[in-house]
Amino acid sequence: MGPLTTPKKGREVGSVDPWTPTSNLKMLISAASPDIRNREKELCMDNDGREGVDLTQDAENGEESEKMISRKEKSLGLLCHKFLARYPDNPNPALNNDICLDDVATELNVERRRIYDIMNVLESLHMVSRSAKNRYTWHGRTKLAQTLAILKQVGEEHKYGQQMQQIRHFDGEEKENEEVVVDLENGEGQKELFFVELPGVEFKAASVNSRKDKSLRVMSQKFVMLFLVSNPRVVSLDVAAKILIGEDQGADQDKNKFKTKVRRLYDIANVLRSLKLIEKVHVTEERGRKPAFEWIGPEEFPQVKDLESSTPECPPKKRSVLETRTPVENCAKNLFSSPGTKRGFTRHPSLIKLARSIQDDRRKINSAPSSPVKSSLNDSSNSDFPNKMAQLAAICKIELDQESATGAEHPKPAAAAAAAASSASSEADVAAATRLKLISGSVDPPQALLLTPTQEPGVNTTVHLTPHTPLGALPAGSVAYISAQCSSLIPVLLPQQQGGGPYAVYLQSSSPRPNPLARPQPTSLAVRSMTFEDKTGQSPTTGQCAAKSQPASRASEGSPQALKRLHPDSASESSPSKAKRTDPNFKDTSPKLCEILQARLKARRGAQLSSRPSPRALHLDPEFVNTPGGAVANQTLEQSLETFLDREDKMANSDSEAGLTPVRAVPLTPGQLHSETLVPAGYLIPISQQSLIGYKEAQCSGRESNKASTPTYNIYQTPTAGSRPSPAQEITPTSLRLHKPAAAAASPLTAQQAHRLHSPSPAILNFTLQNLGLISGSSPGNGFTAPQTPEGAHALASPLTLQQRGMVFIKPVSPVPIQQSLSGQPMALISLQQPLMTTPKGTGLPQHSFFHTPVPLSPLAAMVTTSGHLATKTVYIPQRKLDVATEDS
DNA sequence: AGCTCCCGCCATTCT
DNA sequence: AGAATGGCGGGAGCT
Repeated sequence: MGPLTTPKKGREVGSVDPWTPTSNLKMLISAASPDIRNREKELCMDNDGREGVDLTQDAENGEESEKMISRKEKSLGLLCHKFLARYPDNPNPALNNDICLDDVATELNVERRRIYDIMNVLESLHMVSRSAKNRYTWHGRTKLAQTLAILKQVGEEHKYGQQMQQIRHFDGEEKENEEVVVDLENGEGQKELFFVELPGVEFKAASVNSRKDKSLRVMSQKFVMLFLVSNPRVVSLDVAAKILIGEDQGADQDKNKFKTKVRRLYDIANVLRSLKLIEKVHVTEERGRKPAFEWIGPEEFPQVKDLESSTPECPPKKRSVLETRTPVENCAKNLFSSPGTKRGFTRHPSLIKLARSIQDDRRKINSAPSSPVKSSLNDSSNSDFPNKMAQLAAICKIELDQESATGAEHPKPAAAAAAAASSASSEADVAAATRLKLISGSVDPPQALLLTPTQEPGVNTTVHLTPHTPLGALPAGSVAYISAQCSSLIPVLLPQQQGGGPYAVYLQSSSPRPNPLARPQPTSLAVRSMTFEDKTGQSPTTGQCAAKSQPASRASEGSPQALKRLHPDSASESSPSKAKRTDPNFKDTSPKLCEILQARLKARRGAQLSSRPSPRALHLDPEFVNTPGGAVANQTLEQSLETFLDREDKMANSDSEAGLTPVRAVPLTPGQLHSETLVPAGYLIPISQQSLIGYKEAQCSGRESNKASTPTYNIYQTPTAGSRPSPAQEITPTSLRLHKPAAAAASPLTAQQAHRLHSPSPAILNFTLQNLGLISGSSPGNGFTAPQTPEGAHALASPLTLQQRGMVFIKPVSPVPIQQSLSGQPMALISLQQPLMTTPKGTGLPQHSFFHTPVPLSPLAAMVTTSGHLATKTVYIPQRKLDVATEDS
């Protein structure tokens, strides 16, 4: 440290006279095209590798260069270039691609601080991963495709496309940024994405893990998601900043915040540019020209696309599901947050702090904190749920895929987990089952799982995709373990194409963002035409061309969009979860409860407190979703916690393995909670895999003979995957609420409705199933589906059936069957992926349409159609188009 | 006169 | 306590 910083400073400070000859040289150099300079630098870097080059440069240009040329030469982008030049794009994994921060800083002759910036962005793309203090492992672009695929999926789930459109509209309509921002915030508090991880890569160091949710990394991922989700792959800085602000923090958005966010975006953009993933462009709107960036990276994404493309129906379904759930989430959120804007402030600042303090305690205990604040913010609502749902669904899909891939491997762990779960939390399972029933009507294990995530109170959903690696690195499909999504954390395992570990995605469900949308958006937005100008003069990719050439089309689309927008807005406004929020009391109580619970947990666990890196796991946030009967709920929570603790005790944790999986959440027994479940909106209560399994089992057993399979599920207690929150509990209640309002039927029928609502999830399921091979979606090799549930095939056609499918699918989920079916290829994941990959490419166009539609879906659609599925569907369609259009615009 | 965004203070979070 | 990280925003360089 000392040397690096000191020397640097010294150099800089001491160095230079601007007027020295060198300075002139530097000036000349700077005058030269940046590209040339960069190339030169790169060459030097390549050659020397390190200091030699740098030194030479420094020595030569030396002091002066620093000052004169400095600004440009010191840019993060250039620095990143230098950095990248030192490592191969596709390093041999077998080799030890170790990166020492100190060395890099020294070699590049830059402050450490700058290296952190670069590493954070690279880490967000999984191009590097921290291996320890001061150490990173270089992955290059090895995992880039996979990461992008996941980010895209998550982004879609997050409804980023819609958000972007909305923001654009707002901006157009409203001149006041602040207002817009506020709206966004209020509405957006939604779910936050924490961090999308790949299985083996992620956190090897506990310390590292704890900071996963840091802003730059997360921001970077979100930023990338925006590109992947938008039709013309162009994202303007202001829109990105607004979206990111909304997610991060509801309340404070000020000009200052915006400025800060923009600064960060520039930082990130510079790194992404050096990676050649994006390019600077300008977008011209009615108002004027604004800086923007265009995606010039890969457009095709393996698994994700396949999933989506394979099941065209899915999007709508998903939407419906999302919608349904959304309301629930809203409710949860509402509880937390106070109505209106206040939530934001309340949540973030105070809540966050509280959460943190609590988290600290929890950490000791093993809890993983999520920031409840955000969730609480979401009062608005409905949208939140959908969003969360979407995210969850996406995650679930991924997980399922992974699971299918992992198949055989999982069984063992699954069995263990199941056993543990059963022993530890038979009660919980039952409760879970009931919950599921309540939520989905029929109990579909898969659905339940999916739902759970969405269930997250909405406050903050954290989706965690943790690698199952705990066991070691499970090659390909290690365990697809879906953490219960009850609370905010939802661990999702993604199959790795390359065979790495699965990805873990951390999603914080923040408050719903519908609000921003909620504003009446004039059609004018739709009308707006955006022109892309290439600053660099580089022609945009085809996408851009299309955009440019098709302004008219955009405009046309825009109008519809506007209409759609209006709908959503109205819905969102009405949504209002605000009304639901009524529970200020709960808010107050919830925290207390949390504390109490935590204290108890600590007491019990005592020494056990493992050092779990993951902070989030346990958080019980104040935001419990309460339904009627809060007091009861509290008790139930406590009980659940106790049971959870017991379970944990029983379970021999291999936390140490992967390094700490935060996930280990303390599962709350959902079952008990059901009617009045306390939903930790803000915090994700990790449901142990066991619990999940338990759910599955229960469901399966009741419904089908999948039981056997269920046992197979691995429960990786692994620290990461390990504990699964029992979001289901929480979720259930919320979902129920939502359903009622939306579907309107509280009666038994609700189950069906719920299924319908879940439909989106079914879509996800379909994807996953397909991937797994359970279902014969795009790929025929799903002999499995038939065995497991012949219905599944039929179901595919109809949404309702989907639900059933989901159920069925779930059963299939058991790794064993899948693997068998896949027997041709041991690696289920691989087989699946390949087909998917090819398929998407073949149907490039369709895919695009797909993506677009989905995006808009989640939030707005949900908002719009609270009531009927059919209605929602119809609405959706238009919305989709609109959304797309808006994006284009 | 903005747009960019470098620099480094200082709060956090590990060790 | 000290080191490692990284949030954040002032303010300067570049257009």
